[in-house]
This record gives sequence, C-alpha cells and structure tokens, in this order.
Amino acid sequence: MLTLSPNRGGIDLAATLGCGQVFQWYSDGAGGWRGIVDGAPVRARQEGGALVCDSPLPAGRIRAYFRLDDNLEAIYASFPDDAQQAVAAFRGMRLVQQDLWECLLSFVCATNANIPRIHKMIAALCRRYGDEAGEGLYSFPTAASLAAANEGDLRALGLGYRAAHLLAMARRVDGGLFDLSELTRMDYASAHARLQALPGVGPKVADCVCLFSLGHLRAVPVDTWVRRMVQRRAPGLRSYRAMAEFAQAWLGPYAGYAQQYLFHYERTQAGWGCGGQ
DNA sequence: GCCCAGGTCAGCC
DNA sequence: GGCTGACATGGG
Repeated sequence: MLTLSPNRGGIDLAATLGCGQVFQWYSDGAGGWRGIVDGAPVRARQEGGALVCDSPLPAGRIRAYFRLDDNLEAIYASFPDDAQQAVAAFRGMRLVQQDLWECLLSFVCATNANIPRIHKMIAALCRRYGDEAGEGLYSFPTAASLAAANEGDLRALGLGYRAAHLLAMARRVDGGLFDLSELTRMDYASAHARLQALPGVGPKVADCVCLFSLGHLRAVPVDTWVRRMVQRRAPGLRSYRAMAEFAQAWLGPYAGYAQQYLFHYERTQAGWGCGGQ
C-alpha cells in the first residue's frame, strides 16, 4: 500500500478520473477506483489530501501518472479570473500522464461521440483484444493484437467508422511504419503536426494526445464545448488554429490545465459563463 | 423521433 | 486556405 502526498493543491480523485481525460477507471461508488497503469492493476482512493494506492508499480510511476508533482496552486494562479469558478468546483483535479497508445486510440474513438459512449467503446475494445489483468479488468490492447483484427470485428464492437481508423493505425504502428516513441522527443508543434499523419487524427485528437500523454500543458483540444466557450468571447473565430491560439492566449501558460477545468465545469455544472463575460 | 456528441475526411471553391 | 456534407451509433 502506497500513501502518496501530492504537491500543493491536493487531489480530487473523482474529478481527476471522471473528467473525460481517461476512460478505463471504474468507481466502486464509495470513493475507491480501480484501473490499469502499464498493464498492472491499480486500486486508488484519496484520504484527506493524500492518494492511497494498492499496486505492484513503484511509487514514482504512480506519482508520474497522477502528476502529483504539479504545483496546482501555482498553476491556478496563472489562470484568468473567469476560470476560477471552475477551479473552485474541482480543486485538486489533476491532469494524468497516460500511456501514449491508449490515449491516441481513446481519442480517435472519442470523435463525434459522447463520454458515456466512449467508455463503452473502450471497455468493449479492452475486453475483446486486451489481456485479463485481474479483478475483472482488461488491459488496453496492443498494436499487434489490433493489427491482427479485421474491420468487421471492430465494427461489431460499436466503433462505427472509427474501426477503419483504429485498424489502419494499429497496422502502421505494429508494422514499424510509424514510430510512436519519437513523439516523446518532439516539441509541442512538431508532435502536434506528426500525430496528424495518422488516420483519424486531426488537430483536436492530436491536442488531446499532446496534453494527456505527452505533457504539453499549453495544448488546448478544441472540441464542441471549448469551441462554444471561445466563440462566446471571440465570436468571429472559425478555424481550429485560430480558436486554439485564442484559448492559449486567454488561458495562459497552463492553458491545457485550465481548459480541462472549464470543460468539466461546462459539461457537469451546466454552468453558463463560468464567472466571466 | 429528434438533436447532439472531447471530429475527421474528401470534395469542392 | 475555408466551407459542406457524409460518416456510424448511442445518449438524453
């Protein structure tokens, strides 16, 4: 059992795991969560300001996954005033640093789907192509296991048009035609551009991977929720690039962090205006 | 039934 | 470069 103390700002585990950045964690309804990191089962709960984990993984790996070394108080201080209401609602919510391959496929699945449906698609994918990891959990499928599938099987899981993208991506990665590891050595702009060479990956999915896996904390995925927030403040903007750049200027150096608070607040609190404008 | 969803793509201009 | 409609399917 590991007891981990976060850097300033504490942790809100329910918000962290339920805010739509990661899709394979399950709540027991009593504050406990179970999920998989690096293929290993993890049980997690918060006790006061600390994170308590039961897992075979070393503490350092858990700290990195939950970004426990981020100084949330310093990050909050960089946000504009109109993000503070969302901060107050989810103080302690942390971005996670999730596996690159899992993140990539998850957000390709997420295109034009709502969050409950994304959970279902990914659960089905893991059950069918992942490995049993104990406690009823299945690991995220490897590129090799997906590359051996066929499109009909994937469509049968309810993936729709996403099936072809996942299959093509798995075959390119498994066949060595696309090197995921090089992304981790790139700066934000290079990684964002390179990711879009993959089928089913446009600027929004690329930004999700940059933010939730590669740690580029100023990346702002402009989805339908973020677009509405941006256009409320800058009605003339149309292109993805323009809206993302506006959001980065508006939200500051940790724009991706701020974006996640606003996104979660907009979706769950039916908030309208977020304290500003 | 309807509209919408953490969009992307091909086919146009 | 920007705009439009198709894409599969389920949630609310």
